[in-house]
Amino acid sequence: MLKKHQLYQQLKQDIQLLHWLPGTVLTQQQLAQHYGVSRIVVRDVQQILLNEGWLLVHGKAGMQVPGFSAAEAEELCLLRLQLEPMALQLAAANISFSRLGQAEDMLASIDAGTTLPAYQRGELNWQFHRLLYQDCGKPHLLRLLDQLHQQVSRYLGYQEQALAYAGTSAAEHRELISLLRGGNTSAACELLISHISSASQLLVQYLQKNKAP
Amino acid sequence: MLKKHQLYQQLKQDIQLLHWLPGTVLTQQQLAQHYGVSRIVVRDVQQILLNEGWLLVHGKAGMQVPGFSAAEAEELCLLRLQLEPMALQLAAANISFSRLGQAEDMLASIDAGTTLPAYQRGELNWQFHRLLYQDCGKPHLLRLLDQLHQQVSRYLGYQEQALAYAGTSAAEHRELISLLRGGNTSAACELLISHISSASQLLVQYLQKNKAP
DNA sequence: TTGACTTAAAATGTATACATTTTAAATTAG
DNA sequence: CTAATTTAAAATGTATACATTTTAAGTCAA
Repeated sequence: MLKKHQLYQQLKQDIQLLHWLPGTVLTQQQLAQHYGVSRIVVRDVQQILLNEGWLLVHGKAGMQVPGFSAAEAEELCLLRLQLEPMALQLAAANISFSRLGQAEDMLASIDAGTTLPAYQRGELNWQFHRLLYQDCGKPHLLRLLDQLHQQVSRYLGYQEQALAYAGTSAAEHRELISLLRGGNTSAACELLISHISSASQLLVQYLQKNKAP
Repeated sequence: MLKKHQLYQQLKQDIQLLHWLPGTVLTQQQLAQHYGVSRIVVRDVQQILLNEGWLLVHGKAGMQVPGFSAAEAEELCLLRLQLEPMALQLAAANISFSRLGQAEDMLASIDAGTTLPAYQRGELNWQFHRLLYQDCGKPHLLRLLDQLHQQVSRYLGYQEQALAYAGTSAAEHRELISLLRGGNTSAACELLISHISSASQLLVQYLQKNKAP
């Protein structure tokens, strides 16, 4: 029988896999029955997924699977673009060589993981970025960025996760490390900005072409 | 008997009033008994207050009333400073005269409410700012700003809410309106930046002097 | 005394049962 | 036929009871 955290992961994944289509209204009872858990557990998980943007309130009963819009994706990217460079700039002052080493290990994992499913590579890609921000000393900012990443990842679904690093060559990643190691913070930030910008444009353009989902 | 939303407000207020001191660990049973509700209700409210920053997880059992630090306040203000001007700039392009009128009405309410308790004036003050951002067309950004405001308001407690607009004369507020009405967006944004900056500095300095709470 | 182990108490997680609210279909008056 | 009202079904809110986990006090050996 599923427990709370398992249901959380399962339901989130099912939404990402479009097993529950956008617009669908999910009731507590429906979910409790479908996943074989008590409504209490469903309530807890619904509340969490609501805060993370995987569900929307739907009137006074039930929660709705959110749809996709280019406008929303653009907004999320705009926020990333506003906040991530700030995080990098703050972190750059405190970053250690061991942290840079961790980040390089992460890059190696990405390179080694060519056989991994797209969504896992996307997750590793975020972990790489996350390490660069880690030392910014601003826990609220980091939490915010994690949330933003999560909401963007909903847009990337399972297949299109590749978009997350389509514009980002491994060379760019290593250039970032190199600039940080050399203490060239401003150049690193500018590179980051251009990276996020191009990834954002790819995503938004993709959504504008495929208006359906 | 209290219901969910009532408990939410009551508990939040009690934290703000320091009825529950920072560092206190609140268990579900304790709260259920104290407020005369079932643990289920307490769980729901705890989850919400956790997301809003009014409670912190404490190990594996109980939740802790968070303390105060100048560093955290500074971080929250930094985020506001990064995001609010952006919201204003985006909103300025869409803002209508009727919206500006609403904002002016809000200013009148503030002026008229000299007898109101400080925390209510602080809330009105935020509502004024909120109206200026309303038309930015970025729901996630607005939600984020609401959350930030809430977390800052925790710092202001009940008495010190005055700090929220100590640096902001009514004249400054009206200058903002005037600039927006004239379409002078960049000047409005700069004024906003200097306003948030000075309010932030007041708060942080206050916290650094009174290190105790 | 210290430190690991045992064990009882207390806290949370989960399920079930009941109460209230909401939804929507069915009925009826106009 | 429309629209308002009634009413039954279904969904959520809330309470209580049980199961599991966590905490911490207590015991005992080194």
